[in-house]
Amino acid sequence: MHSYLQKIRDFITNLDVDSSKIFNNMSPIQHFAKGDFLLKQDDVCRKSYWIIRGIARKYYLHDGKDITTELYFEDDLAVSFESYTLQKPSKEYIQALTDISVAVTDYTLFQKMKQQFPKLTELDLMLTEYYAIWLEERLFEFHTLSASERYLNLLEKQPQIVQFVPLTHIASYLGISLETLSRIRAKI
Amino acid sequence: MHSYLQKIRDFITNLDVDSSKIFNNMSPIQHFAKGDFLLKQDDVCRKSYWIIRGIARKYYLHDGKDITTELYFEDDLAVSFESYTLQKPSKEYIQALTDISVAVTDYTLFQKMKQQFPKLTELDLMLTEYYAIWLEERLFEFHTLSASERYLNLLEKQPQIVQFVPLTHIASYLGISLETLSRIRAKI
DNA sequence: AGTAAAATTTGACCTAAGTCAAAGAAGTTA
DNA sequence: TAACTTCTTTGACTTAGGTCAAATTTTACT
Repeated sequence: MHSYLQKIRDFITNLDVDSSKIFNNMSPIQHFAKGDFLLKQDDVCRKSYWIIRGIARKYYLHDGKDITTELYFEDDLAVSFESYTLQKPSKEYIQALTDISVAVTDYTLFQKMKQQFPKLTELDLMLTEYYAIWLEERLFEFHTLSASERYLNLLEKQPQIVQFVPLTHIASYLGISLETLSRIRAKI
Repeated sequence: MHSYLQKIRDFITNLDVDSSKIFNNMSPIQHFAKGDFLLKQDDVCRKSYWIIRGIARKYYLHDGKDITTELYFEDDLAVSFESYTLQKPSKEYIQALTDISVAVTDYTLFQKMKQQFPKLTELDLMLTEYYAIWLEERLFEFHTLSASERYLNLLEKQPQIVQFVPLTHIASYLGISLETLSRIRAKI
């Protein structure tokens, strides 16, 4: 889940004292090694992970292929959205691509805290809104851009992905075969 | 925005008296004739439209082609999400495909009401969550299904679309050319 | 009913991107 | 530094789905 960072920071900064205190104590830091799974398919996603350092990805398996649905960098919120929201088994895996540090928020605890501190519900709404807008953008790209346009667009918007993530994952993230992506890169 | 209807109905049914009263008085009914625009590109989407009767669609223009992004039936919530949420000019049009009746909720009024009745923020969150889940599903379909699989999937999940909406719109909604869609249908 | 307009189908051809297979590069580990 | 493993590139070939153009069919309007 990608954040419109500044607006979210502002919102958090402006929380009342109580909400703010709660918010800061709710999410202990945890570390994962490269390759570790934060979530596996069929498990219920009971935590959200705010990436503090390192890279992770979310993906699912379809006909033996693995398809990357999201790439996480610093300040992104890693979560299998449907599983987390409906507390049902996840279709997706979340895996650390490097050693990572994350702030972990428990679903149930957050639900309770939202009841006590309504400002947190507003924060939740805000995060969800930005995620939906990001999804709309992804759909727009699939509808209107060719394979190489999608790659160029990614290169422009999130050069860090191209710099640090293996091409296989970038290819499936863009809905392109690895070979085609390689050829696209060769031409630039 | 498609609703997981029952959960939303339940939620509204269980609102406290004050929230419920507000909710019911907030959205006057309005009528549009076939072909009318509920929203045009570049206008800010200041209203959300709960479809009471009839059919509408949301679309944008790209390189002269029109691409349908959503089809609305009874109980769907028609809104250009990014424009509504950020109150910025819309990339999309919303148009009545038949004569329609809608319950119209004003953005600014709803924002105010949410401050007074926090339950409404929870409702807003719930609607946004379901919209995000629906968007994830759409992305999944584009990633994993072929053109004819997408059509068959639509036929199964939302037969009313195929029954009542012109094929041109269905084609662009599925990311298929009109001709290819016609051939897919011929083969079934 | 008769005509225009819109929607859908069909045909011929084209092309972006996929698949399969093999060769090179680049990292990792002993 | 050799030997794996993983990642990326290149080549040869295939194919799903696009485009353009011309029928049909259906719908809407006088």
